[in-house]
Amino acid sequence: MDDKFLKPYDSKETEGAIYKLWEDSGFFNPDVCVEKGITDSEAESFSIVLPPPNVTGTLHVGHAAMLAIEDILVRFNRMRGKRTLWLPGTDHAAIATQEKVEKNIYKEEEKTRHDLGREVFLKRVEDYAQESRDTIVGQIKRMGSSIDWSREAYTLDKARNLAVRTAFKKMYDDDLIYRGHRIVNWDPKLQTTVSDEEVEHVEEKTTFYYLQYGPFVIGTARPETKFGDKYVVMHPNDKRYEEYKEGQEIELEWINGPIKATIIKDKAIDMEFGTGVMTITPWHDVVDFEIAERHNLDKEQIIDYKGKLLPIAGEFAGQHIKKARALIVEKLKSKGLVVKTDENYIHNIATDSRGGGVIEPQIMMQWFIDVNKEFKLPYSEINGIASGEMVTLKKLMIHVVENGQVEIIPDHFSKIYFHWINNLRDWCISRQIWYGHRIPVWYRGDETYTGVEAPEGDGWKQDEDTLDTWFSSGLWTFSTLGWPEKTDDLKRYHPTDVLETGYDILFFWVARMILMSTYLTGQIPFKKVYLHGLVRDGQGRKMSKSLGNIIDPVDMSDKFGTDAVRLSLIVGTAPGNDSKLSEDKIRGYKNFANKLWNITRFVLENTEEINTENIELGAWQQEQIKEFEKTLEEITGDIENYRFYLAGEKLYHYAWHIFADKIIEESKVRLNGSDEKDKSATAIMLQEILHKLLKALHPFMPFATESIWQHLPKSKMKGREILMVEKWPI
RNA sequence: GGACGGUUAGCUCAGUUGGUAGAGCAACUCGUUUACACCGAGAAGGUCACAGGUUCGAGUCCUGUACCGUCCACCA
Repeated sequence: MDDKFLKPYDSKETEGAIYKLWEDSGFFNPDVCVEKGITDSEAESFSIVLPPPNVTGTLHVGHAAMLAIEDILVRFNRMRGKRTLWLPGTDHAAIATQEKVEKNIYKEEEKTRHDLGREVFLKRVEDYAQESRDTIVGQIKRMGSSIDWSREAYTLDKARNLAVRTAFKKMYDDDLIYRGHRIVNWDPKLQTTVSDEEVEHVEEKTTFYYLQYGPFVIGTARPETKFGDKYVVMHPNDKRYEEYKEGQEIELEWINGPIKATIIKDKAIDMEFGTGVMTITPWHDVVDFEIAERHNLDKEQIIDYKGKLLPIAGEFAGQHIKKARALIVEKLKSKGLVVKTDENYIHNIATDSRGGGVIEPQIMMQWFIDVNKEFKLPYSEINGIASGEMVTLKKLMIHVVENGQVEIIPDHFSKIYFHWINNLRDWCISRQIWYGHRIPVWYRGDETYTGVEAPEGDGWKQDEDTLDTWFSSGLWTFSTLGWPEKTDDLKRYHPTDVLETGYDILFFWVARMILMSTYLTGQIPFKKVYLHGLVRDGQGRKMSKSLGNIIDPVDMSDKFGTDAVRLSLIVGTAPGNDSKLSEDKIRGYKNFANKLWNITRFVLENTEEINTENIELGAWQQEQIKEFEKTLEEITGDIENYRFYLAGEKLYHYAWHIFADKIIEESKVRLNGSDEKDKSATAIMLQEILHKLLKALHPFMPFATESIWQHLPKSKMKGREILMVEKWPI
């Protein structure tokens, strides 16, 4: 027996060397597995893409959970003989990364991106992204991920940029991308638009004002937007206002003097709310915008892109809306127009979840993806939709989930998904930031050119805007496999088998991937979506810097070993549910790694000297092996059905409380007995169960099992040199 | 306002098609000269949130209620 087993299992000493062993073997790459005869060249493939972590920082424990689940899937399928690809990468996270680098530069040099200029600034962001990428890759390796580094991608590298330009051009030609004046979410702080999904509604207590507006009383929480209000709207069935007719004009005294207001009747008005009458500000409110569109009303901009009032505000022009509100209220009061105030009004304010600015809706010229437009899908492998059939993007997104071609786990998220799509509006994809894929459109005078490559000739100027980061992420399952080229990888590994990601990006990412993939490739992007929950602290609180309760996965790996961290993130964690993590839990699994180590020690010490040639097993030994195989079958089924928490727990229970506590204890008696045949049979049984147990545990705790495997006496080993590519034991 | 979850042992959670309630951790008792104290043996601990219903039988299915959580939403 190797002397190593005389001391407790030391994860720190072994993990680095084990990862190097795997990496050097080349077996993370499925092509190498085929070349070296590990995987059958005709084998079915199994592929997943890594949800690319943002290059804004370092990995957190949520990433560690994701990596653990994906690595289990990958190792399991590899051991089952499938041609298994796990493809890594990182995400440029446009706004988030730019924002972070801008902050750093301002802190260090008090310069803005405009001081540096586009080119210099982008170089700085690239440097930052590269550094962050290196850190992240190191962390992914620390977690034991058996991922194919030879295929690593970046959402903003050359190959992905070609995919983005190709996708844009195609959508543009199909009229699915259009440019137009529409109301968008404008972040005055970051000076860019953001998508509807990025807007976060936060409740805030504020004052609600009831204002005299001619014969009416209107309510508002934002008096500073009311300057341009020249339409007064009520429900057509509201009996209280029967005497007022649509289109009727009334003269009234308003903030800056007398104005003429027009009566509008619209069913969007809630008769129960306030007085049942409101004025509208179409330029800065989505509902108002839609009312104005329906009745063909004028729209006027009141607030500029920095949040300051425009000349329409008269004496208040040039003031920031935050400061102006109180002054405007004062003036309204002095004119006797404030009827009543409610100081405890709870108002939903829209903020940008990326940077925290308060969103000011604005009507702007922007690029959009039309989700309702009918078009002809040229090629389809989608069940129930034929090549050449007329569809919409919305229809594609709903269809593939509805018919089960894409299965969401847990199932109830499908309902949330449908609900979201049914309320989906056109996706604003242009951003006024620099870090990202530049929109592949060029202008010259009145001419516009859209293409994969820049147009020939002089005087063309490319659109200044970049694309929403999720546009390129949406292409991730196939852009990483070589699309738009028709590569072998694409043919072999797409659609991917599983997408494993957090439920928090179901809309941002999962839905967008389904949209892009079905449209551009005619294939679903993945067969299953496995959604994991949030990892919270031991008390169920969200981990955050301000609470100081962040558990760093690398720290925990140093302290307890990566296997312990992985198991603690798997067991007790059902898909779609948030889970709790504490150091105590991790410690428990560190003990388990050591238990396994000592189980091995016992088996080696007590079977080495025993003859195991040509021995038939007795009834008891056969029974133990049969029982174990039954358990293994159950566990295999659990993994196949994405119940990793059950599989992990069952293996833990079997190893500790059946194999160690029962079988080994009973074996002690037999090994000390006088029946030589029974001794040999027991030794064989112990070895066999141990070997199978190591294989079955390998996806869950790869380091400890591989480390043990490497120290088993070579003379008695029948299998392969590296446990990672051994065959699954059942 | 709408939708989706959850409520099972002190804590964290399992409980797959309805058939006498399970695991880990913690707490309790006992045990240490050889696999492991990063250990073993043993015992204790639950009206399965509540109220109805279906059934021979309900933690599991149906209806309603309460509380907790999450997401979505254009109530000025």
